[in-house]
Amino acid sequence: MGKKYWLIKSEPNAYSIDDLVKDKRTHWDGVRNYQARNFMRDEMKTGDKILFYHSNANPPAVVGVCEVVKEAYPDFTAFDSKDKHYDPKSKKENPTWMMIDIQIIEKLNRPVTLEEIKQNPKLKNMRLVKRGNRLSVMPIEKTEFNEILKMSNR
DNA sequence: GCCAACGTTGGC
DNA sequence: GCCAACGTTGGC
Repeated sequence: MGKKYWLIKSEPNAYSIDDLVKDKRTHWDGVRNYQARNFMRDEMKTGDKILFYHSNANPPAVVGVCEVVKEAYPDFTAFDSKDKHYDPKSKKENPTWMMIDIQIIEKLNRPVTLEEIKQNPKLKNMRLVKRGNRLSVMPIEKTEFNEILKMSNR
């Protein structure tokens, strides 16, 4: 039951690390990609560590660390016709989409930019730097997690 | 704002 | 089941 490590993306316009610092804890709703859903539903466990990444940002960067505090349960925003992430195909009896709860651990002293990550040979296998990757929830290695934390303290 | 990469949809 | 059309993501 080894702890797993993850990276999740968020557009800071929609929900930033500062929002998470303010809220302390939030539900990670709105994921509408099956692969990302499967990671949340099947593999993300309480206590797993997560890098929080700002996408569509200037610059795009890892900006914080958080952890899973509640394992997968139905994403209720899919049931709400007024919600941006409404999905009429997801039924309450058999929900298509799931979410988890996360809690802040820390905002990084210094963001670790995508550019720096690309330049670090130790991080060349991360999905984040692979061509065309658009997954908003992805697994990472413990060594990669630790390396990025190290970079933020440089 | 552009556009490549990718996922989803729907006609056939 | 194929695949063109379309929508979205996300770096630049």
